[in-house]
Amino acid sequence: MIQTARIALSRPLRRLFDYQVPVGMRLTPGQRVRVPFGRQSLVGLVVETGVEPPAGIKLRPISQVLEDWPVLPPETRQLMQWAAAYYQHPLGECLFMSLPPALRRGRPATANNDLFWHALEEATPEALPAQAHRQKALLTWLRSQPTPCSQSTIQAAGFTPDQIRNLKKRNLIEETEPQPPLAQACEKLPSLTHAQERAFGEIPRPELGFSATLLYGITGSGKTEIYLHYLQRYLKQEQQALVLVPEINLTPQTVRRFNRYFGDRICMWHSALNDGERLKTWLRIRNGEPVIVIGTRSSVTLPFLSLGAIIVDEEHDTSFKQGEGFRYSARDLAVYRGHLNRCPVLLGSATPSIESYQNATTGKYRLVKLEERVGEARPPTLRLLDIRSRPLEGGLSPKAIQAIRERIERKEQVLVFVNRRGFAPVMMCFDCGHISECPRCDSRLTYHRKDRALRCHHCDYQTAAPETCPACASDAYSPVGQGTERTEDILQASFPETPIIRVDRDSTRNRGSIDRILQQVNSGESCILVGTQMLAKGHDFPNVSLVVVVNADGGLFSVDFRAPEQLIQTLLQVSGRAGRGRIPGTVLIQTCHSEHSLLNQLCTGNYLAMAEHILAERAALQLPPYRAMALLRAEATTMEESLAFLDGAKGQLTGSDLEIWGPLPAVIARRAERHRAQLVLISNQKGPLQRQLQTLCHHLEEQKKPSSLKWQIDVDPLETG
DNA sequence: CTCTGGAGATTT
DNA sequence: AATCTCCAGAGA
Repeated sequence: MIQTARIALSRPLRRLFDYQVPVGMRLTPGQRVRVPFGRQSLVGLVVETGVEPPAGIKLRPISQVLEDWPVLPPETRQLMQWAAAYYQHPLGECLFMSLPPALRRGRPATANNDLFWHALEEATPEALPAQAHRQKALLTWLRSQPTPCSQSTIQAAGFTPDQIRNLKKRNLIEETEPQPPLAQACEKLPSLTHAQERAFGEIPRPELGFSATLLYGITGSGKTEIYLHYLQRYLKQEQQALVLVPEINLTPQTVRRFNRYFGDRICMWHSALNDGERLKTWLRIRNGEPVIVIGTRSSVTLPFLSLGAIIVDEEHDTSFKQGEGFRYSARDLAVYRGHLNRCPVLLGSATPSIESYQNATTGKYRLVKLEERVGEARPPTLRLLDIRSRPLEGGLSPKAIQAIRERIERKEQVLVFVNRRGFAPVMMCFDCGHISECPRCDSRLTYHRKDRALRCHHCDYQTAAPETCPACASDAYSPVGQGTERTEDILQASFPETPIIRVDRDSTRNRGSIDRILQQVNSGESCILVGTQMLAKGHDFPNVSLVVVVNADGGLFSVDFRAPEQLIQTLLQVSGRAGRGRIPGTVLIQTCHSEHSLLNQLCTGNYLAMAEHILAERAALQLPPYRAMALLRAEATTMEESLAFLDGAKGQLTGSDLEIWGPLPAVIARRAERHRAQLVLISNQKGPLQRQLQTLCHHLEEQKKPSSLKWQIDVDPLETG
């Protein structure tokens, strides 16, 4: 009787492969092995051992065990197995996604321990040749340090490995034993306000095991202090914790804040880490070091051994859902992870997602409310400014300009929210009506003034902006509409003495630029911030007393059923930037639909009332979260191919429970020369839908289709366009 | 006749 | 995904 093992491989195949286990090899699930695969040799992960060998296939033997312990701990494995089934993604790819790149490639699961260096007693900088400035500087610096320094610390101080090597060659420095990190003195947390203390008391304690709590705390109510206190009061010495944050919130400021109270227990996990840093951090967590990880989406898959708590900050943020490939929701996986690791999960937001709010109303989550701002800060006042037939100056109404002027004269700060980057969202000819369009997509080209370029925001197309109309050669060809660059211009012209700070994807492209901007704003100097969504997220600007929303109408009449939810979330989040300090905040929302009920409700500032309203609408229309939704997307070189494929898929679906919309072309039907369409599937319950999707996937994989056609399934989609 | 590229099958 | 095989069509 031969021993067998079922192995997952990092390949987009919805299946596992069985291998023969050589005599004497001991295997457990989660272990890494090397296996022959066709003509190649691949890293595999053991999923199961002792499986029934399939008939008629000669099993090849496993060639090597990469380590005799399972790199993936059971909870991470279970999480990924559950996610693979729920999101219809190949298990092999899911499991490998939870490994750092070095381990995927088969590198050993050991970290290069940092070398520690110290200067020799007799070594003086004078001993070095005159031209070796940097080596001299390094030696002087090293001598001034109280303890030996690690290679990474030295490099962080601006020296290169080469300079270290050279000093070593000259026998001026030497390696020493690794130094235990200095026990950092952790500051004592500022105490909670009465309101915070009361909310804090309602959150279940970790010793009760799994629980899920929605912390609804209005902007400026101090949710972060609650997280900090929760971790400090309840996290045991030996336990780990996970704090999930949206990508944009993982700034040095956030980390510094946690660092103050938890010292070197804090570590970061995000896309900017290099492979070495990833491996090192991953192994620290896998070894059970009692770290508190502050991380983005993917950190929910890290190999924690002893989780004491999971916190999801800004839980409504759409960046927790991966928008391509393995389309998982880190927030939903976090809740399941809490269940697996038997620890509490705390979801915090000032504008909870409709899904989480519903879970809170049905009792699946506990609801804890925090409806007071900290200190003297009061919630801002929201007002609608109807801009129909008003003369606008660069998109801003005279009333808005006047309001800005008042704040600037009082040396306060103003935030202007524009939802499009670039100078203007389109160029138009005033003679023939020609509009700048992307040749590869069904979209318009945005005018960027800095480099006089027309760019498509949906593909990488760009071209020099023509001086005259490409259709009729008229010179009445000009930018139309508002983008951040134009608003910045107009404001600079109106307020020549005031610094205007633009914050969008273009102005924050360089690493660390967001941090510099935040520092400038927090210096308190009077200024005007102009920016996109980016400004709405989590930042604390104590001196902003006025927020102007240039145009709120984009989301009012969208085809996407989530648009109203997302509109009020964004507007309330930007509004929340006003009046966080002593100065009361005002928010002016420019709109052409000042009678619209959603906008009027918004001015009451009562998010939960609006959430109730949206929930009632969703119930009436039987949309999520009342029913389960999934999307089958297809793209090909022609729309006919995409639609035909989806029609075929629709024909394979059965069951009275399933409602099917489409197939329909996507809202942007052509993108980068690909023609996209989708089929919307809605079912009363998640379980039956998951089973339907599984058989559908199976069929779709088997069937033959045009070579250009690509398809994917999106479970719990956020965008139905 | 050889060379090349695209489609399709195969991987345990 | 990465290979490999097969076969049509181009070019000499």
